[in-house]
Amino acid sequence: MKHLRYFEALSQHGHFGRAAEVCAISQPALSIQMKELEDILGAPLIERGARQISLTPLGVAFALRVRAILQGVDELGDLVRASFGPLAGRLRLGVIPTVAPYLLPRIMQDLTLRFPDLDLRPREAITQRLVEDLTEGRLDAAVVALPVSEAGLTEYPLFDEEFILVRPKKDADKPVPNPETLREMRLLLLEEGHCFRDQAISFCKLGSALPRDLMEGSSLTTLVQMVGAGIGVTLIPQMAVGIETRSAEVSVARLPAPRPSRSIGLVWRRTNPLASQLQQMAEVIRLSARSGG
Amino acid sequence: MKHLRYFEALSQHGHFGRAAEVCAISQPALSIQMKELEDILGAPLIERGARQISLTPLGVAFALRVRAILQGVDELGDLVRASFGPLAGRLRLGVIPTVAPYLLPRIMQDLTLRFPDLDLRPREAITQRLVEDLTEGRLDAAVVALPVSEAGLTEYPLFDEEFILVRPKKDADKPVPNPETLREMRLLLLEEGHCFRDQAISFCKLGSALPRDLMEGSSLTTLVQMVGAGIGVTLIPQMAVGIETRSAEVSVARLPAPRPSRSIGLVWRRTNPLASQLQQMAEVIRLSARSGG
DNA sequence: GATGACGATATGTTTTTCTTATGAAAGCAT
DNA sequence: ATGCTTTCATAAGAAAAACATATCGTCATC
Repeated sequence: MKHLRYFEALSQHGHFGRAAEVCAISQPALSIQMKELEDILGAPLIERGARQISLTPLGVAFALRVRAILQGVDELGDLVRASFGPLAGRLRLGVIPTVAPYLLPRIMQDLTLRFPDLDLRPREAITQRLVEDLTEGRLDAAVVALPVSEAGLTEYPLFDEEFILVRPKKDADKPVPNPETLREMRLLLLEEGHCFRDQAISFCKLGSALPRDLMEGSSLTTLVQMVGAGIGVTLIPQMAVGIETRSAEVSVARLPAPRPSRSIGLVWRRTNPLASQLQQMAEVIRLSARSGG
Repeated sequence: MKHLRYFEALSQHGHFGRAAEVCAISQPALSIQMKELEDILGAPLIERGARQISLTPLGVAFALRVRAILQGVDELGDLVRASFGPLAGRLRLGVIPTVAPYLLPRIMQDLTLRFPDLDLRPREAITQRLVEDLTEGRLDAAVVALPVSEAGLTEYPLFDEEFILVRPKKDADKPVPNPETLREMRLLLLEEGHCFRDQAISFCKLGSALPRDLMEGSSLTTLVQMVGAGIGVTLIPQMAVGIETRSAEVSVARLPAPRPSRSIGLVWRRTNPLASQLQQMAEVIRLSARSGG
């Protein structure tokens, strides 16, 4: 059975030495175990190249199933934790970058208060990455924009929030633009991969034809500061307004209906035994978000 | 990891001694492993009664997941077999009783011819039992009447066959009854649990209100012999006609439209890696059935 | 043709797992 | 109650598995 753990590591790293290190065993030990596994099965899983190894077609299919099995085994631990009642122990929580700085401090506090034995391990990454980490068992739950529509993930809505227009302070008295006029302005967006970028694009109906003089920033802070410098305008989520606009020469304005907004939610693996505990956690997060936002 | 195998056996047998025997280890070994498992998890799984043991609520949930995991592990072996190409090795095939005696001899022959390395292990049981054995991994595939509509099972249609009326020889020249008149006759049926019984009942629109003078037999052979003795009439599937009516003083007749029929198919676990091989097997079975029936 | 990276093999040691023997608790019958 | 039986837990030594260190073989690269 250790065979499976080791094989999984090897399939991930494609390198005996590194895989062995991850497994905390020596390279020869891993070599022997893999040989044994192949002997037991009666078929080769690994293509030993001189310079690097790869998996046989069977090995690839095998690795896929092994991953699912090991995930099931890992979840057994969560099952036991769930039986202890209140949420406790390590919980790896992913948060998208356009939510993390505004929400995390609050929920860290509230969750620690509500679940004293909880050891929260937050991680910030874009949705795509979070979903991947979730499905492969490197995360227990994640705060993302809904829907993610990933098979195997349960979505739990937390709250909706509007997108707010941020423009240079001097424009404060100008009329609020509608999506069409917004499209003509120099719109600052997050770089690719951020779901918030895609939502902003979709609101402005820019489609794939992005204007040439669009600029990209790697964080909302960057965007707002650039707006303050008069470079263009941008959209930020309601939740970010308080923090981001305090330190910049900008003015904010609600957009006319149909007001753009996004839905933030908590997601987790459907099979996670901690599901009911995660729902409790979601309720706490919802209250946190409401009270401050 | 052996922990899981042992725990599974224990959860099935509810008895250390017997479970240990199944696992081919001594009772103390099992005791120690279970203790270890509980220590690792940090929670009790087993309720040690003086006279008998039972599982804690956590233990029950745990056993459920463990079963799924072990099934996944077992399927790894099938995955390797599938990679060898043609169907080979042990294959546990379930067949319902109203099909087995007529179809099995033929398909055993044809399959052995077509897949020389196949070690076919047929088993006869009612649908309910076959489905249970399938989902729990004690069978690889089963021939049953469709649909079974069980989540997790793939259904593959083989052929349809009509139900044929069997009545005493002296009735041969009487008009063929329709479902309504059939309902008034003494209808011999299989005992409860056989899907063929339910299909016959449904055809005659008997509902749950079974006539009092209905008789039950445990096999089609019994039913036909009883018909031969003038006790009543019965329905049998087309495929059984040749064999069953040769040795009885009965006459057979096709029923008027809407002709009753059933659909026979092969089913297997959706996750079974041998799926494509099983499809090949299904095609062979289909030909077998056609050539003789 | 020397070098370096990488995996396989060899051998002895440590760790784990197992068996046999024995003990303790609880139902059951006399 | 007292002895008997069933059933699981514990103890100690034996067998098996897994491991680390040292070493070798192979192949790409320079």
